[in-house]
Amino acid sequence: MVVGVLVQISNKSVDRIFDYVVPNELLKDIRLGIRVEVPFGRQTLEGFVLEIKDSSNFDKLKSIISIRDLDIVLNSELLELGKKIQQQTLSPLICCYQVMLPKALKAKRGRNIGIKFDTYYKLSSVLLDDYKFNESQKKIIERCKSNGAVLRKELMDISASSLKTLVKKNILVEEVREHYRVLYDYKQEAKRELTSEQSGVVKEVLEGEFYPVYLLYGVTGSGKTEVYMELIDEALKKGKSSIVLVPEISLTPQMVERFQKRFGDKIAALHSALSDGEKYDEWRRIARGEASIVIGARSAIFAPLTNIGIIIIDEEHSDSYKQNDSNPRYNAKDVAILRGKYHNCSVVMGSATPSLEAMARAKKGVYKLLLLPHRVNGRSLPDVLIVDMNDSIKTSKYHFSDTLVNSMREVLDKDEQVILFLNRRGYSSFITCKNCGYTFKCPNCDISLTYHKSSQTLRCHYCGYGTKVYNTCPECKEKSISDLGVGTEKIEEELENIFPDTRVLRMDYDTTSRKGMHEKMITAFKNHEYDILLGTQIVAKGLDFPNVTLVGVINADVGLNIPDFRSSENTFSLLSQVAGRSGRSKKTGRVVIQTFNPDHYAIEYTKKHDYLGFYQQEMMIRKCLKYPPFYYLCYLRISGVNSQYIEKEAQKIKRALERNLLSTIILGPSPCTVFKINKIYRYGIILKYKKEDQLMSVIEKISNHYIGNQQIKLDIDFNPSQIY
DNA sequence: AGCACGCCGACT
DNA sequence: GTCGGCGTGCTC
Repeated sequence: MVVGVLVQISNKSVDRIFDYVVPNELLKDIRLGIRVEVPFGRQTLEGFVLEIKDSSNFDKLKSIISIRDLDIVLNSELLELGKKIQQQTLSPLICCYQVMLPKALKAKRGRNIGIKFDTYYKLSSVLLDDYKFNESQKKIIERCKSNGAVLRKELMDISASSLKTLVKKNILVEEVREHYRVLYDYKQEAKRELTSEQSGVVKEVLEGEFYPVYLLYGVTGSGKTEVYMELIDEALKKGKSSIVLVPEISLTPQMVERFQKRFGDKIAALHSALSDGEKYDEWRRIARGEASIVIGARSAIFAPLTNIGIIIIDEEHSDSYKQNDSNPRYNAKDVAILRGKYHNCSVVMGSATPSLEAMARAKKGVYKLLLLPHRVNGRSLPDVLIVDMNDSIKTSKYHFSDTLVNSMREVLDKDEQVILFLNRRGYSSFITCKNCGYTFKCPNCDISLTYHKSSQTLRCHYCGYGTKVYNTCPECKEKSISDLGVGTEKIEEELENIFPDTRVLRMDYDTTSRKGMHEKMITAFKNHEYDILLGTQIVAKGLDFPNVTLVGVINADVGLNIPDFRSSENTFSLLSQVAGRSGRSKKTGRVVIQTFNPDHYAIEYTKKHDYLGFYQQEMMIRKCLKYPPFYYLCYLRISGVNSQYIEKEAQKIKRALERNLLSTIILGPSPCTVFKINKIYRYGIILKYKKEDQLMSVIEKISNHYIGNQQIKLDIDFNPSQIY
């Protein structure tokens, strides 16, 4: 027998199948989709078995060394899915498989993560009447009788020799089981009654004409999650499984808890907060069919479920569903549609501010549009007040306008709570010389260094380069270095001055990165141990605090200023999300947005809660500028150490594209936003196209041309979520 | 990705 | 004459 193996090296030059002989003693355990250990040149590697056949065209075959898995890790659906993702992304095939698996199961060099085992004891079928037992032996037997199987740890209080004797006499049998690190403790909760709007939507999906994709457009607080749960419940009743994707940032313990309360231990959660071992445990529960509802971020779309009945994608507009930093540069929404097709089930994507792409498809009838236009509590959306900061900046020494301060005072006096949102998207606090404008930049990466007040250092967000803060400007030698950027620390300081007796909770990456902190903080704020919650993106999503009646946005513009064609869309959607945090219970809410661009349409439509108005205006702009959803984009990034060589090759690539792609608009090559990262120079080429049959094959040809070339790296990103 | 093979500069 | 630079090519 011969097997075709794909080895774990993620390099195009070896990204193909290598054949190996299977020694007789391993024959019985060979399956498609398991990992095997193989000799490869002078090294030993792990790889996936992708083919099983009788013979090979290659005549100097080596043998497989060992088999790593007794159970299949990549089932036939996932094996096929990987090939499709390879075709769609032009990523190495091995990357497409590695991304599907928890770290513990990725093919790798070196040792595997040790799988933990637990020893259990249970009674054998030997008749007990024939024996006389001492006290501790009786205790052991009693416990085994009542529990079926007992963990060795739970018998620690009883003498070990009694245990041994019982095993020796064959009264107890030892059983070794794989250890599950994740233990759930939850209270089951009855489902909430659906509103007529919600049940209408559920009915449409279940009983209406079948659509592969539904777009659920529901305002903030309209109860989309209840709809999801109802659909999952229906799938469950039919004996089918479900996947729920949420953006990483909203995959909080509360979120998971909400599903656990409804569905108990049928839930498997794939947090980033889990350890590798815990993730592996969850994955195993799914693979064994012990958990049939998977909730997780992007990569949870690859959960090894069989018989999927529904796939939910919450916050559909979120760019976190696109992997853009490494291969495969896939979008979980596309993968969801592929899996939906395989399982013959629907994908339901929900959002309060759907992406333009999704809404455009819904309007064309490609997706079925579902609406939840009202909040569950019957309240209208909060009043939004726009404050022009152009006036305030001259008079106030703080980042707070009088309007915001007064609104806060009003709310705090009533003993209600405030959320303050600081936009930091594509932005960091940096240090500048007031005299000459000098900014500290990273010597490797060409971007401004970020100021970390607590450690008095400047750090590069890309490569981690760090340096101490100087008071003297290296350029003009004046002692006029100061921080101009606004960070949460700075705002917190100002709050202490403006509201001295108010309890402020700061939530950002620094304060929540420790495990469990995020949850603790949210509980503390909910319990009103604090009056003001100050934070970044983290406070924008999904949180539900009944006592919050004011949301303040300190700097709405930051997102507008970044050079990205989606900056308006992202700003509108973010501000709408933030605004939705206010007035979620009986009390009416209010939102104050501070901005230097009060007339910008993204801000104006946020004020009016007018998604469709924004959609129409933004669509017009996209059409004029030939951007998605009117055109598809593909971004090619050419990088290397030698900037002249890279630029020359980038020009060559452009010319090759121009020769072969006649209906594609080709922009560039131009230096990337961050031209230099870690001493590597980067150029980008942007392709805009509607229909271009040769696109894939032409790009693939160009990419193959550079295989083995150490001087140059070519990254390909279809439908990029950001261009940088 | 590794690792070997191979062909040109400054050293015992 | 040789040690070693890293360009090129191969791995079932």
